[in-house]
Amino acid sequence: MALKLSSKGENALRALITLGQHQGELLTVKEIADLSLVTMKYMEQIILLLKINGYVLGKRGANGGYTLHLPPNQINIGEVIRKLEGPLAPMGCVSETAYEACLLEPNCLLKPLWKRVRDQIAFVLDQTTLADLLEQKLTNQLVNTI
Amino acid sequence: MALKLSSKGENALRALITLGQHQGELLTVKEIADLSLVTMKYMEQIILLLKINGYVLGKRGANGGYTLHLPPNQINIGEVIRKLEGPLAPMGCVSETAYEACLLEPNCLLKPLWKRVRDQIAFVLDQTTLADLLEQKLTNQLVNTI
DNA sequence: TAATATCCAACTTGACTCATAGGAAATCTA
DNA sequence: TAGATTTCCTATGAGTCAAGTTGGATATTA
Repeated sequence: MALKLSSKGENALRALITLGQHQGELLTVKEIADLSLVTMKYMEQIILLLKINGYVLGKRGANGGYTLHLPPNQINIGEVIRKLEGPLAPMGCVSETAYEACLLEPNCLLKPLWKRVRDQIAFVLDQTTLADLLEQKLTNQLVNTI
Repeated sequence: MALKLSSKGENALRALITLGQHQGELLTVKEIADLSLVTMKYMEQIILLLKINGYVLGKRGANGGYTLHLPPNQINIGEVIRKLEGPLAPMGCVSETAYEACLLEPNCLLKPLWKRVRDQIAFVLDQTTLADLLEQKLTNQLVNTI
């Protein structure tokens, strides 16, 4: 896949969705992992990243678990992916959050293309919150085509 | 980078651009490689892929080289990337050209999001031809935001 | 026939994803 | 207080893949 998203980002979003579907409850890593069909230990690592980045709260000990640290409408999907996987841009030269210079940039005929791709990806992901996913707001929404 | 494009795809497009800027001429791999700042041998592999996929023609021997096999307005960027790097979708479950089933698909709240991302990427790339890049049609075009 | 350049295949290297593993620290219940 | 539970933290390994290297065969030209 040319522009594949890794399983880390995908499973992080799955974990957030699961927690969002059980607000007010504490869910164990095992429960979250089972719903995403990944091992507990792997999901644990991912959830720890979510914790470090302020998206979830952990409670230790028996009857412990995880819960969302923010309301779903304040969890931005683009931001989550950037925090876990880095910039959304397909190339460093068009990244807004992690620009990288390129020797070919001055006369580059590709840059405008990558810029458009970046803008479209960022638009979709930055516009979406966890609440939108939980409410299935996107399902029947028309995709725009200029 | 979460959705990075590989250097293979990028350099393939650079090669096509260079050939498009010198239509009617035969350019050697060395000439093309130098303009993209990659080694000749690496660019050679990439150009061979372009040849296998019908985008360029090679002429062997002294004074040989490569030339475009199609007019630039018939070279679709989305198709080039798919041929060299695979489907444009960020996940197999939303690929139009290489769908992959997923056990979580039935109730998946992420799929509509990936679908939108795929559609936006595909729209930009499938709409663009090599001629558009050469004519710099994208440079000042407004990016749409629903 | 010598030089040039494509054509083709095999291999190496390094980075990164996807885990696996082990154990420390905190918390709850009996 | 003991034991079970669960988060927390770090290290390590396997596998994959992009990126680049290398060597040489084949065709063409002068």
